[in-house]
Amino acid sequence: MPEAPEVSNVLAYLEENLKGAQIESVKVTHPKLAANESVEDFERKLAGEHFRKFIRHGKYLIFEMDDLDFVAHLRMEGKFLLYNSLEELEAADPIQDKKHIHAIFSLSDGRILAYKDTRKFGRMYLYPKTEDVCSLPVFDKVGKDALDPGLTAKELYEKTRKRKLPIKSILLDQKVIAGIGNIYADEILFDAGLAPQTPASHLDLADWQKILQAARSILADAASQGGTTIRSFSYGTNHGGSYQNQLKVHAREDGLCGKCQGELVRLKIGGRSTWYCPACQKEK
DNA sequence: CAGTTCGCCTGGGGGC
DNA sequence: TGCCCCCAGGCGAACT
Repeated sequence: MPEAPEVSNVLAYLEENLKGAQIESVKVTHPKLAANESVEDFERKLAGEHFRKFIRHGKYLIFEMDDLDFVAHLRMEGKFLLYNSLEELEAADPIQDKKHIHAIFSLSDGRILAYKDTRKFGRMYLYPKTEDVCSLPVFDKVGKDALDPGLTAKELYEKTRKRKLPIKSILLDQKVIAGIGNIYADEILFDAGLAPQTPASHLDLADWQKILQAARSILADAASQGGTTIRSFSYGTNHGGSYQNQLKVHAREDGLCGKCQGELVRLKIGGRSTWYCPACQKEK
């Protein structure tokens, strides 16, 4: 469930280790992974390409190659794993995990970049290289990134003033604001002091200013702490974040608000598990 | 157009 | 021990 902070960390790890590396060959074993073309074309197009630039947009990773924009979305459990050799990959992974590796990128220097995804939800897209990656078709339904300095509270307010869905659902709508998932949506609303079930249309400009400010500070904090590691999120080999220790409401085991120690409420909003503190968060 | 439901996937956990 | 069922969840497609 990598959200913007986790994607940032994955990208930083890959940039550190892959920048300038060349792909020699690709083998994809889960056809749906190549989302906008055949496996054959996907494998063929990437062969010989170098990793040049690493960009995040929302929860998407964008690798600018020589002639291609290579876009990946990890969805729930996608992971990029880097090995020094094929032998190391064979040795490192328990047999039961091997079946979850759906793509192997063999690099010209002998290293192996493996893509592992237990639930097979992740997707990868290839496009001819373009000036503005945000204009790629895959981003048609993705709005401005939460950390885009050009995003304003005013435009969020105007865009959502007639939306009746709970604000929690609106924060998960990537077309409205990109990069926020279930964990940070709860934390952002806690920080903004707003109850998650509040209809978006009940919010005023000041509420959106609080939300945007909260989003920026929480996402940046979380990213600087390596992201949140709950359940299986990790990247690289031994990496994991520590922001799970800072969570004020989301999935807290003690069931108590991280600020006032009051009882948290758990409910479903738009089918998603949601936690909030009725003492700290107001319904409007 | 806004909102709802379903399907995609699999491992893990609870009930029996 | 083993089987069944539910759950987690981002997102797109197909509805109302």
